[in-house]
Amino acid sequence: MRTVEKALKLLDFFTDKVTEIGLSDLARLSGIDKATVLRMLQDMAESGFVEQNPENKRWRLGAGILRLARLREAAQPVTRVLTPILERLAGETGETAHASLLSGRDLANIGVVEPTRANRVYIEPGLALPLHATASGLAFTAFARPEQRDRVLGRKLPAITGTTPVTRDGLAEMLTRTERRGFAVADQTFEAEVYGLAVPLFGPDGFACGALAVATPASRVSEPHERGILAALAPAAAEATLGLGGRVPAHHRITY
Amino acid sequence: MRTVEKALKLLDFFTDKVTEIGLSDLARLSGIDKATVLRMLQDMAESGFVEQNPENKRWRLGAGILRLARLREAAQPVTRVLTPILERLAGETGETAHASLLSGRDLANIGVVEPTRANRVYIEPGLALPLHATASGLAFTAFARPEQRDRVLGRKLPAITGTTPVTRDGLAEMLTRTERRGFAVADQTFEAEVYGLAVPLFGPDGFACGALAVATPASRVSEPHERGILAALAPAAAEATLGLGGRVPAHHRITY
DNA sequence: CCTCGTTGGTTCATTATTTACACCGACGTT
DNA sequence: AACGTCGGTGTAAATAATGAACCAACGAGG
Repeated sequence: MRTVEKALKLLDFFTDKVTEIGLSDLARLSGIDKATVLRMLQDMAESGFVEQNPENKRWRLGAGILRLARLREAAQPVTRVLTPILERLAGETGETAHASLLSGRDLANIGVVEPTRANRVYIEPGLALPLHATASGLAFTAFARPEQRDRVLGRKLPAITGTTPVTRDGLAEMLTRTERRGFAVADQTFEAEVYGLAVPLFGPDGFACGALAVATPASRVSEPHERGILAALAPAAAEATLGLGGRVPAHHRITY
Repeated sequence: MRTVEKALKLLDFFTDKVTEIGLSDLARLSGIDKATVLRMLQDMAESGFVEQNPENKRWRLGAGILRLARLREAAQPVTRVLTPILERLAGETGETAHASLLSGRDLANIGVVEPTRANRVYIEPGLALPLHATASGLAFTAFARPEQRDRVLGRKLPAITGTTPVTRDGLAEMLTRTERRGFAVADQTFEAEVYGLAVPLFGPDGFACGALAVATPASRVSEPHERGILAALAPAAAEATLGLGGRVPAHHRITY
């Protein structure tokens, strides 16, 4: 395995719950030798990707990440563009709205806005969304560059819930349906009780670069509710694509 | 050299001006072989740290950084805490206010707010501030853990402008003065025409973890102006330290 | 007070990974 | 048509990563 890749994978063990990890724990979690993990952490600390809590010696994500994020945001202000759109979307639909962009082999959740109602879907900040098991992933993949789509179809498709597509054909079928109607549906394919609707965000080349999605408790799903969500989602995605400097391809139509 | 470190150093060639870099350029800039750079970039792309523009094959910072930044922000909401403080500070002083945290061997600029007046200091988003050559760096180092301070004193001190401290003794002298009066001054030590005033931000252990600073055009410096800036800076830093979950040590006093 | 099981961290010989050179086809200019 | 660039590939050589054993320090339990 490549060392750089392994080192960066260590960062994936930090979640919104687990914000600090000790050396031994991280070695156990990753299956890599303690000495190796330590050296990787020290290397990454040099660049500010991680830092060590001097009190308990445990490691956490570093401030250098914020620096790079600001740099990227200065080059391409996605958060600034997407946040107001997500807020309106959450307000109009009364459901949790989130946006994600391709990041490595998954979609990276880069913005969430929750509605005010009590019964709502919670989505971890910074969650990685698998391409085959989420509405966002399907919406993205169906409209991504052909190479990307083929790559996803060629992967192992782990079952996350009972309804996650696990065969190549099953996924292909879902993708063509998504392509036809212009949006994606995920009925508890990633998390039980959660129903997702998503539409692609397009890059300058007319291929998908991410997705805009609304997640609702499965118990609240109904045709009128779904229609209402799509009615809000469609213009929001068009605006977001435009704001990101992308271009919606001519053939893209959202039809329920 | 460690591979991981070299790979991550590649990211430092991206600035707010240079947002995309081609393979050959990056190899030249870093002095690393083209083939090696390519493999490192591909490894980092796997985790979403960089991504390749499919149109021109050039590389840029990836969306995975935003994901990690959100994760860190969820664990410790520094940006949310600091932004309103910076805004007030910029408003009160009429000068550019910025905050930075330790990231690897430098301070990482993680927030800037500019005043409305025309003649103001511009600070690049995501800039890395050298510890020995900026007001923020001095304020941080003077109140950092002793090991940290010694490490900085033991470094090579590159001259960035004519007034940058370059000898161990010169820097030590500046640090003791900073420690005595509670704030740091940098008269064009990093950039010509820019005068900086900075105070430390403290972590939970009572040692500095970053700095809060105001930068003003050198032409506008005067004693009353400086006193005014410090009068705004002191309470702002106290509030910021508190907001970040830190603790101001008892002995810290700001005395002009 | 001692043992036991942790922890974070260090060492060093072995080896597997990274490295750099030469090379490739494609594109743009001259 | 020749040249210079580009991004990317394959190879053999060598460097850098690896992991087992080992430390000292700490805390819990008896």
